[in-house]
Amino acid sequence: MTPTFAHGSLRLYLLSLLAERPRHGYELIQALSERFGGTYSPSAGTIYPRLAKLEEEGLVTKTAGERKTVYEITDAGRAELAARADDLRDIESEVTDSVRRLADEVRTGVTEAMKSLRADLASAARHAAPDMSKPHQDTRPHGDSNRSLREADMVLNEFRQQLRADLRTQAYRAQLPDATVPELRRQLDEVRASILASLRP
Amino acid sequence: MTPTFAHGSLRLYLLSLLAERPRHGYELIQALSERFGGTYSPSAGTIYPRLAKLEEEGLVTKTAGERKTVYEITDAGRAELAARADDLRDIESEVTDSVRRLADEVRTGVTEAMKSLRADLASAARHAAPDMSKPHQDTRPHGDSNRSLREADMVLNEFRQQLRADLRTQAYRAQLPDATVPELRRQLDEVRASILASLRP
DNA sequence: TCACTGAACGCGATATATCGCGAAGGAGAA
DNA sequence: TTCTCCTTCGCGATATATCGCGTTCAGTGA
Repeated sequence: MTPTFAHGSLRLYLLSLLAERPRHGYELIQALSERFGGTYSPSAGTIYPRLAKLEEEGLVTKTAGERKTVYEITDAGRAELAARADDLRDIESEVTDSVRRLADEVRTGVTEAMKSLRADLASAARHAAPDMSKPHQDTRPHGDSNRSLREADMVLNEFRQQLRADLRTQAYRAQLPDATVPELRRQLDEVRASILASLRP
Repeated sequence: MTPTFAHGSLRLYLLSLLAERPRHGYELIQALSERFGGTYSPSAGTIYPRLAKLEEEGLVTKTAGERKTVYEITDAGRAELAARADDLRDIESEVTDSVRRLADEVRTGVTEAMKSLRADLASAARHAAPDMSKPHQDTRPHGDSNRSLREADMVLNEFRQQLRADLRTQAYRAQLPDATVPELRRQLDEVRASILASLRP
């Protein structure tokens, strides 16, 4: 798997986050996840070794509390940050670029999904109910299960259409990684297992 | 969310796992996940407080190592296990039942998906290629992107068909929980974000 | 100059522990 | 008996830290 951060980039980015204000490890994980719009969440195994290294280098200080360990940037750390301001600028623009690209694709996908959803609804209306002004009274007492099923169908369709569009957009620009399809399969298997598990009586 | 284990069931089940052999916390998490066929993975926040409580009650002993903390059942623990053997039997049969039900649904889903997949393929063959014996030589050099896209489409369709079938099966037996559709939406959003993120250049 | 190599790096998996919320259960009052 | 309050419980979120795999990079020796 291609790492999100190139060699040494995370180190610098963490330093820049600590330059804003002192933070503890978990806070840094959340800050990073936030800046990536939730699409990248560095694991603890990424953050804590890097923080330990930065402390070893004297660029941050560690103040261990009862439950939280606060990391603070030192003057040496600020000097390092100033010396490599150009690198940091590159990293930051890469981050914002990737987030913007993602946002673009999401927006496109949503628009297309809206179109297909409207088309679906129109089609359903044509097939099912000649007159929508008077809601159809169902005689069988089966609660709202049908509504849930219809909603689930819509969600599934929406997702399928969106991801199809996403993948086609991506494939137009560059070759799809070999890992994408197996990964997609794996994740969908998980979702299915999870939903099924939540239905267990 | 309905808990997987009822009040006090996890406590007894942990004790029964420790009766087999001493284990450390993470090992118990993995053991539980394994017995549930991967559909339920108790979080650390579930296991460790329970183990601490069991130790407090004197039913297990804790031996802290450098990186692992081994828990061992005591005689009092074995006595408790013997005293509540009936409860344990109930819990165990519930677990195996739920796993079997899940396996049934998965099997059914897979069968149905295979059917629809074969139908899709047959349909595609009818529409696209009158002669499949000689593979079609594409003149444009676009690598295998089309293959990946087709595979992704299949995976998506398969998933959609399976889950539709699952939900209909469930809705036939009982009302779908209100949380199912929002939860499905949430999980699919996550999958999409994750796949998109993996495509980021 | 370039191939080799060991150190550094990113990161998921492993490992432990607490906090706080919402639900379930039990004890005691009304 | 039933209602109420307090405790316990399951569990996701919060919090920290190490290990090992695969990759990258910088130094060095041919």
